[in-house]
Amino acid sequence: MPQPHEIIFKTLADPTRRAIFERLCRDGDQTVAALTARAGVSQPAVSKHLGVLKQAGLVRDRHEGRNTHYSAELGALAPLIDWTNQMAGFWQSRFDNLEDLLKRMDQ
Amino acid sequence: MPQPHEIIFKTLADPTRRAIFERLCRDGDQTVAALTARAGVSQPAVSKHLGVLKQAGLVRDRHEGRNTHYSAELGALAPLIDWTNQMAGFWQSRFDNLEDLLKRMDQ
DNA sequence: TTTATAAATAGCCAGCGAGTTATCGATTGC
DNA sequence: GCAATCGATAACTCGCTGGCTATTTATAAA
Repeated sequence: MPQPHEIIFKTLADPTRRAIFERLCRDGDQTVAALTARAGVSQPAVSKHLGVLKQAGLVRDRHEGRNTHYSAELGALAPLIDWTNQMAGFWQSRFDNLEDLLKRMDQ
Repeated sequence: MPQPHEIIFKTLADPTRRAIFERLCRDGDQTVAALTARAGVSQPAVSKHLGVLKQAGLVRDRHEGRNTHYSAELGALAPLIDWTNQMAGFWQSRFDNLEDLLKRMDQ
């Protein structure tokens, strides 16, 4: 399996798809029809996006009669947060090393 | 101008480009040649990626003789962090609303 | 001054992916 | 049972982008 943040970046890179995810975060549970109404693209396009989001673990679906409700899986953002922290960590440790070096040169 | 996180998601979605950025975060200042040596793609490809990263504000370049050094601009990740926090915030406030509702129903 | 090297640009190509319309499967209401 | 609606799938088009090679520009070295 690829690194988890890989798929997350790719999935959220598309504006339409990210907008759908944002809407689910803001407003919670939504049917495909409700999402389509505001997406600015056709229903099949929305379904495809939801499929990609689901594949990435970013959303869950729940069937209720002939309606399908989708909701955001917020925990799935963790790898993104981890990656960002890791980058910041690299930065910080290089800074620390520089500090150490200067300290050693100073003494 | 587009939302800042828009361009960041798009820029970091490509694995090769993200790898270059990661390397700059890990190891700091690098010449194009050094980056090319590990990128697995041609020098022009690396230059193009660096151009995109620079456009996104994620890297800086510094000319030194006939070498060009690039370095990561870590602060540029802020919009990404903000966006993530915002999503988490939406989630939380919906949860709070639900709690309020339950509390009101309870009394 | 001529040659060699670093990096950017130009120009091209192939593959991917996001969009469309049309259709199908499933569920509900008449 | 039949018509209607919801959502997913199929099949296709098209633009974008990431890759390449070749070339250009700039600096350093010989």
